[in-house]
This record gives sequence, C-alpha cells and structure tokens, in this order.
Amino acid sequence: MRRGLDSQKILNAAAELAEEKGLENVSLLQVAEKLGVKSPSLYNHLSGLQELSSGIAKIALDRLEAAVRSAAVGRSKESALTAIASAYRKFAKENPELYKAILRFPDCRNQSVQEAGHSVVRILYQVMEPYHFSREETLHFTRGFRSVLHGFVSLEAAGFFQSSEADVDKSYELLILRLIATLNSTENALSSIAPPVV
Amino acid sequence: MRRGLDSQKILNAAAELAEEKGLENVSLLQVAEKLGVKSPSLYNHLSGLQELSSGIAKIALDRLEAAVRSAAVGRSKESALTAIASAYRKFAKENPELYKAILRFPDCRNQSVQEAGHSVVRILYQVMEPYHFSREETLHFTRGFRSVLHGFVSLEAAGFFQSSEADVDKSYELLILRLIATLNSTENALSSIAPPVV
DNA sequence: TTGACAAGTTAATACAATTAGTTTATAACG
DNA sequence: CGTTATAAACTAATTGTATTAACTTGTCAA
Repeated sequence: MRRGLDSQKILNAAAELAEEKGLENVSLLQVAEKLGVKSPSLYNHLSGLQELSSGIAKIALDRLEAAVRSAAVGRSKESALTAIASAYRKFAKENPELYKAILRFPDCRNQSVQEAGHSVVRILYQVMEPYHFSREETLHFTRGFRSVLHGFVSLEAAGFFQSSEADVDKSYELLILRLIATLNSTENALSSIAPPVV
Repeated sequence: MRRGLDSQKILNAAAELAEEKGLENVSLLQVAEKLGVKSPSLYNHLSGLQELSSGIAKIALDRLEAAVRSAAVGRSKESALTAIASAYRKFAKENPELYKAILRFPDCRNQSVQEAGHSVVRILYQVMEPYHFSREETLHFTRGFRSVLHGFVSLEAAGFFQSSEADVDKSYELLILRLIATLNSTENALSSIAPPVV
C-alpha cells in the first residue's frame, strides 16, 4: 500500500497511455494497471473518467502552448504567425492522440481546460501587438487565426485532404499566407465591411 | 417477432436519439430500446457500434450537404461562398449533436463518410467555377475554406469564443470576408508567394 | 502512544458491446 | 397447400468498464 500517487502522476500516465494505445483505449482500468494499482484507487485523486479526460486535454494544451510559444520566441507579426502556424501543425502531426484529446467537446467547458486554451491565445496577442490593432480587432483576428489552424489540422488528421492533385503542405502555407496578407490592409478591409472600430 | 427493421431505420433512430439525449448517450442498447427491440437484434443489420457511428456521421454529412447546397442555389462566387458559410454555421448551431458526429475521427476513414464529405466539397467547386482558377488552385482554396468553416464552428461549439469583448457573429463574418477578399487578388497573392501554378 | 485520516484494498452493482446458440415468421418452391 | 431455407428476432452468457460501498492499514500529529 501507500504508493506515492497523485493526480499529476495519474494524468501523465494517462497521456502516455494515449500516445501508446490510442486515446479511445484510455480507461481508468488501463491507467490503474499502468500505475500498478487497482482502478478504484484512482478515485482518491480524481472524481472519475470525466476528470481524467479533462486532465489529458489540459496536458495536451499545455504542451501545445509550449511548442507554439517556443516557435514564436524572438519573432513578431508575419514571421511569428507563420512560425506559430507551422509549430501548431507539427505538434498535431507528432502528437495525434493528444491533439484528439483537445478536441473532445465536453472537456472544453472545463475551467482549467478553458484557461489552458486561453494561454495559447495570449501568445497570439503578444505577437500581434506591433500591429497596434484595437483589442476588438485583435480578438476577431485571433479567433480567425485559431480557427484556421484548428480547422485545417483537424480535417487533415481526419483524412479529408487525401486528394493527390494538390500538395497538402502547400494548401496550408497558402491559407496561412492569405490570411496574414489581409492584415496589411486591415483598415481598408474592415471599412469596406463595417465602420472602423478604433 | 419480425419487425420491419433495416439499417436505415436504425441509423435514423440513432440520429434522433443523438439529438434528444446527446451523442455520447447513443448506445446500441438505447437505440434498440427506442426501436422496441433487443440490442443483439441490431447485429442483423449492422456490424457493430463502429458502423452505427459511421452511419450517424454519414446522415449528418448528408443533411449538412443539403443545407449547404440549398443555400448556394442560384448564387455563385462571393455571394455563394458567404451564403454557404452562413448555412454551414447555422447547421452546426441547430444540430450540435449531429455536427459532433461528423467530427469523430475514426469515422472519417470510412468509405461512405469520405464520399459524403466529398460531395460537400463538390458544391464548393461548382460555385467557384466562374473564377476560372486552375484545378489545383481551386483545391487549395476549397481546403482552406472548409478549414475555416469547420475550425470556427467547432471552436465556437467547444465554447472557446466566450469573451464578451467581441461579437462572435462578427468574428465569423470578418473571417469569411477576409478569406474571400484574397480571391480577387489571387494572381497577385499567389505570385508573391510562389510562381503561378497555371 | 494513539487515533484520525489518507490512500489503498476487495466486493458488488450496473451498463454496454459482442458472441453463441435458439426460435420462429415468411417467402419461395415443390 | 405443405415444406423448408433463411432472415430476423430472441435469450443467455462473456467481457470490459465505471462507479460505489465497505473495509483495512500506513503515517503523521497531538
């Protein structure tokens, strides 16, 4: 008895298991076994399967954030945005099971998962500072940018871009560059749509 | 004995159940109960839970396609693209459980799900015909456009856009308009990135 | 030293998927 | 009109999982 278990160790084991056997095979039973413990013991440290799922999602977001942050360091504006885009897709390709964990819906209602997601967004705010957009404009753009990263990466992961008639890397690059290109003419673009926000 | 079951009826019941009780509560047991039958009976019509999931995803994609197609009818280019974007998001908002079904990863490897996804893309090809882009350019753009739709809608559904500092409708509208705007200057945009494809 | 509590345990319950083996309605054929 | 083959249902059993309850026992602090 009396192992040194705690929720962090459990979540790390779960994340490891996800990478080894696939996210769908992560069960309390399997995690407990990996830790040399019976599954009810886990309830001393977390409230159930839901919390395990949320925890994995949080770990995944933390690692994604680290990857994105390190890609952006020392860069700003276009250069930072393209670097972030590459790092984001690279992370999803290298950690497919963890990336899936981020996607699972109910988790995102979870407080700490929300916060982890938010800290990814904060990086975007930082690299966009030099543009001197209003807070609202920045928010609109970062929502869009995130949508693009997430949308492309998850459709790709789901196997929807398998046509051999066009290179997937290039589709991604073009998409990112297109979106970034609209930043240079933001004032014009915005004012043709709605009055400037300021 | 001898109800008039078949796989279509099962899948429709499953889709209905998803809308009523949430996708995560769709089980063979529940579906069977809804149909007044015992769960092993379902195996006469489908191979198991996987096929049930794929089937729900296919139904969802079929309905999404119908919604998108009907939004695009009689329109082309910008007008069609914005109409499609609105219809897509509207569908996801009105059918959250079905939209989740589309996202579930393993399903997308499924043949008929892939095909259903493809027919959504075909609509995009049609409305973009008047631009007279090359097949490759069109493919790149439609991948991007789909990514934007899917990415925004799923992040929103996951609850990531809850900041009250900017209107979510407007974020979406701006994103779509930004992306469409890059089409008008596609030649320039592309050539500034890489040699024209033609 | 002792006793409360934390962290394990086993045992039991409930639900879900799936398989095996059985029964029976129905339709096709003699 | 009877027979029979088959499909479609059934019951029963197995396995895997989450979760709760009731228990045991280290460990730390009074």
